[in-house]
Amino acid sequence: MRQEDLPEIRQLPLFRAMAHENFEALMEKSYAQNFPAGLELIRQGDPADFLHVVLEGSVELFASWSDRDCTMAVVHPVSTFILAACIKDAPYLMSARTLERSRLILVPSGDLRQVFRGDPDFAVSVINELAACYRTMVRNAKSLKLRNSRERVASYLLRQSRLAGDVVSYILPVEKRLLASYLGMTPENLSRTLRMLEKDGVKIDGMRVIITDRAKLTALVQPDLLIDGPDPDAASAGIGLPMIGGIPRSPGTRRRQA
Amino acid sequence: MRQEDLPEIRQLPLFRAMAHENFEALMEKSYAQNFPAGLELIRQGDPADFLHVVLEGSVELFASWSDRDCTMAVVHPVSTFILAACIKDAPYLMSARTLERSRLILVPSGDLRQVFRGDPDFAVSVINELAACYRTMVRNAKSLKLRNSRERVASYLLRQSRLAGDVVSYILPVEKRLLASYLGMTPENLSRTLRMLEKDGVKIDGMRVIITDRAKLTALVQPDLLIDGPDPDAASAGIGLPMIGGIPRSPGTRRRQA
DNA sequence: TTCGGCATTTGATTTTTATCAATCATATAC
DNA sequence: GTATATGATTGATAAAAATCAAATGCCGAA
Repeated sequence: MRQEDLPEIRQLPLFRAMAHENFEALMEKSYAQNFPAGLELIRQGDPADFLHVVLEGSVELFASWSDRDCTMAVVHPVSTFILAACIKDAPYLMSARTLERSRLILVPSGDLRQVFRGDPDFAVSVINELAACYRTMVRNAKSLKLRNSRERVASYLLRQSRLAGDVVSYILPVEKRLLASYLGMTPENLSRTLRMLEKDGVKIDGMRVIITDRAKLTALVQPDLLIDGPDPDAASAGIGLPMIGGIPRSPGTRRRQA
Repeated sequence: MRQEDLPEIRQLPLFRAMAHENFEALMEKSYAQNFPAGLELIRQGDPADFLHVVLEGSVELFASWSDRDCTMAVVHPVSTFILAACIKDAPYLMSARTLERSRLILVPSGDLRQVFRGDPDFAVSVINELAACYRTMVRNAKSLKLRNSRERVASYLLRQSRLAGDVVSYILPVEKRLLASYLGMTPENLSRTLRMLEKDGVKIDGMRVIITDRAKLTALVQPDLLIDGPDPDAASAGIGLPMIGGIPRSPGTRRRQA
């Protein structure tokens, strides 16, 4: 564990409020490690031995079933992931792999559980972090169930622009096949959808996104605070692919009843 | 607030561990109320003023966007819902309506937040509840993204059988159009899918489900602990429609890479 | 620089799923 | 009991999205 890592971890919402000595003790038990790109850090189903903190690089959370898998989120620095499994001392529900060379902190989940039982301020931080994660997940599920793929893509593009500070142009933070999986569609479908959206106010050139007509795109997307955020507080930022600097209904939805 | 309601609330995982006087104080501020069927209890976007506890009846959590809406979960007694919004003092992400005549407890979220700040045992309970809710949501998202509609239906039918004690036959706990929306499909599609599944070991007669060939159905479903549960601990039971007593890939999945 | 691998794109096609319309069933109100 | 509303089913069609196959473009290694 490098001493210069500590302040960065300490300022995380999750660790910011806890007692000094508890933070020290927890970090004492933890260790930092560098991993190469493409390494599987966690396999779903394994016991949750460590809370992970991304200091540098990025990590993909993905899920597998039968012979398929899909991207659930991408975690950027500085954020934690798989807190819930650690809290419950239950098997991980998702796997994790590095997308690039990454530096992580591993906090033993047993120590974590022990500390929040004795540190009310830390307990409150854990509560806030979990609530934020939960709400992120709900937003995600809403987007999947209420929007079709074109709407998900368009809202994603607009949201990224906002997160980067309402910029007109930005670079996609992840490769497209991963984005496709995150958005619940195939790479081919994403590619075609991006092409189709050029008439709706956004142009894609390789990894670069250019908002050519924000008003038009916004009208199409109908961004919704309760899906696209931002949440008034932004505890669990860093999760869900953020960080860059007359349409058919989607499956399982029904017309609103009066 | 009826005195006879208190023990039932007290035994909930969320309230079980807290200090006696805190429980008393919290209940003092809360009130019970009966609602008719079909009443909208909560509208998404509203400030989270109350934690809700279902004592009798059932409540649908649903989400709306544009002119569509979809069922996110159904809550049965005795369970709480929308804890996360109350914790964060943020707008509800979901709406709620009674499905039948229901009796609820409303706990003011301000008092709730105040209490868990001063009661470590309660804080731990909140942490566990939120972690359980989060994991339920992750399972949900995994099912939506990794499975196609036939697989979602089949796994749902099998899971309900398990929850009822591995029974061969049971009654669907909700009407089919709601189930369809919960599973992310149209009622027509659900109807057809149920019919198709008759060759795979399950027969549907009205609201009654009969497992005719459990082995066959199980082989089709490939039930997965990390999607279908059960979670080792069952804190947030009652949510997600439980309580009853060579197939194409689904959207956005990709073949597993080696 | 060339090569090889991989992501992306494009096209053709199939499968899945939604939509629309109509009928049937069931339950409730009168 | 009959009428009516609502949910469920069925059939025909259309749209969305996946699949398969091939071409293109890009990047890093040799």
